[in-house]
Amino acid sequence: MSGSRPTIEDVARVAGVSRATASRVINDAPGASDLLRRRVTQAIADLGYRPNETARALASGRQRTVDLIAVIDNPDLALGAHPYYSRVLAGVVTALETVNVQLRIQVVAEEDAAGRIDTIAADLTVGAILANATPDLATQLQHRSRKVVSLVPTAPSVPVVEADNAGGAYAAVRHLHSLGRRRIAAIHGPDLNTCSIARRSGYRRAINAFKLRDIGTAGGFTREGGHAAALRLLDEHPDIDAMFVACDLMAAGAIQAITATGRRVPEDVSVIGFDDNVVAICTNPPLTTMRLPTEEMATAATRMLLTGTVTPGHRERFTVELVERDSTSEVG
Amino acid sequence: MSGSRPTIEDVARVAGVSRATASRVINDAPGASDLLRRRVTQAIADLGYRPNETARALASGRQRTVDLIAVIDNPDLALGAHPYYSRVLAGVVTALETVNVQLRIQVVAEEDAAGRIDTIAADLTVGAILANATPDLATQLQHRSRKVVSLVPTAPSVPVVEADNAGGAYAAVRHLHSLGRRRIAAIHGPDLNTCSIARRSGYRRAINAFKLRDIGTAGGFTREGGHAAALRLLDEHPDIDAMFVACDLMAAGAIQAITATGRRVPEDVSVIGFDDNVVAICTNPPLTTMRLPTEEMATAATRMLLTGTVTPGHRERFTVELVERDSTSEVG
DNA sequence: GATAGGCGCGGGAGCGCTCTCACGAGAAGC
DNA sequence: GCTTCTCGTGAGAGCGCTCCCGCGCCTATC
Repeated sequence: MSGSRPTIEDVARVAGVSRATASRVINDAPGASDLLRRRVTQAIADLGYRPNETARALASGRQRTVDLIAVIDNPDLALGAHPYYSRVLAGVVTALETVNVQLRIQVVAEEDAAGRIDTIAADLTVGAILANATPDLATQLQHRSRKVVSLVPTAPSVPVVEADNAGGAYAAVRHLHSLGRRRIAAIHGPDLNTCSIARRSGYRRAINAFKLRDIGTAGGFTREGGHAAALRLLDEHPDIDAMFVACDLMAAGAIQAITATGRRVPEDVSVIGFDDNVVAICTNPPLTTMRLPTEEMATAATRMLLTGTVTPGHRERFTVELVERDSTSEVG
Repeated sequence: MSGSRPTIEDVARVAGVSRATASRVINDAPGASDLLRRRVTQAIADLGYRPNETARALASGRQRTVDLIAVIDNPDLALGAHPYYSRVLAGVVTALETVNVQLRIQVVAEEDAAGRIDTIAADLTVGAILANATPDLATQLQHRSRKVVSLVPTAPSVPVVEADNAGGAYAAVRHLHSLGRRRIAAIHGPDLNTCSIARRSGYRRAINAFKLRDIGTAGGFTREGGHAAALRLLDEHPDIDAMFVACDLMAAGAIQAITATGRRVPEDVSVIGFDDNVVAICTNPPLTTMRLPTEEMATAATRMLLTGTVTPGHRERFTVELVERDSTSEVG
């Protein structure tokens, strides 16, 4: 009657049934006759009733919420500055579109992660998706009996939906090799980052397979780092004719550096990146890169949580595919 | 005693006080003596107690949650593809870092928005931040007695934290003019987008003030649109010596198009963008652009919600500043 | 026709917390 | 010494829902 939101009690009263029966209908639970089911459905429609999710969560002891936990390990590559997290978010949102589950975001700096475990693990939710988590955080959250899926390999017991970073890096070098490039340098990511490590090992495997020279330096996954790394490489090895760059952001910096030395991309130095995010279409020339299916991975991880099919140690691996644009070409 | 989480009842029992007193201490409410306050604090520490936020929300009728509502009006510029949303997210997270308020994300396609109002407005939260909302959605949410702040102008009654888009566009053209550029074309955004409209009006005002010719076309806020628009402009007006581009993504496409016609950026055609997101540092050459203080705006909007200082019709305007990089230069 | 089994339904006890209200003790005023 | 006021404290009633349990009816079985 009042202006406040109708409750299940109102629905029951209008339908002439008990609260329990109304609840059965609302939750599609068995034990209600078709007749009452129709009456309740009608009452819900008439009143414009929507269940109070908070009360549901309290009474049932489980929340219809998925957590996306983003661990920021480098302030320069935080949320606002890095396209990775928005792709993850997009993927999670896709999986959540059709189900009545809410999305909660928790962003935590790597150094604060340990101290904030309590807060992060506070509520009993459907589960948590870990973007870029450390093994420590991942295992601790898992031990708090939380359903957890990581998007990068952490500890062996933590379920993971990962990309074939090593295979992708190998394929990148193979592509450059197939174009006739023979002096293929690499700009790697941070030494401790698991994705970075896998990409480096894929590069090395390819270098060995094709009997090329291993020329590499680190770029820290930032544009500035990629820029500086490319200048170093060109200075020390002026005859480089291709670069494998472990992420698009660094590749953007590398292209700028290469053209600044008077060389042409792709003719003099071909560049191949890794990620295929928004940056890849914005470089000049547009970047040939290895596409990380980040959205698809995040969607898959979320679905695992929703269907409850996460088991300790579960691994799912997505392939990384070549996307050809204009930063690579055959040697003239 | 059991393995389950301690409740306020446990705290009260251990401290030898009532549940009410324990609650007072937990919520820093007045009406508890220092002695009992210490006893309760100690009990909380001993038990490792953390309040159940769900129960709190149900009992108090308000949730310690802020909603970030992202309306996607163009599938090509969705979450994963556009750096805007991640900057907003970063800004909101900053404001939420020090307070115990959770962040919930709701992403909704523009065409679904009307039908999903119920879901969006479902719970009584601290408030909602609207990224890119339509006037309809904004007013409807506001009428449901929700605290709402928009990041773009919507309806007059809806509080807004906006950027001085018109002023920024004016300043961009003024900068090009001060570099000696006199044939300054524009690539505008979508006709219906409020930001886009403001930027276009700022451009026109400047064009009139400096007695230049108004040459403009639409680019739809996408890289592809910017690319195509630049080609059209150069084809119809080959003597253009500068471009004001209403967003960085389009500017990236424009730079690619300009160099593809054999012209040099910035010497032959200077380009100035708008936004200053990650794309701006990745173009080649790096993009001179008008910095939209998106993070700061989102932080301010969130703080308004947290402090409860949102009043209908409230407007806050942030200035847009020039960031000089290498895509603009004086006429040779 | 008596007993057993199945099933639709409602009663009622909680989930963990907040918040109002009443109570009692001590301080202050006459 | 009485009333009045203040203030710390606890009892208890919810918030809106879920879910267990038990009742009563109907059908099946001998």
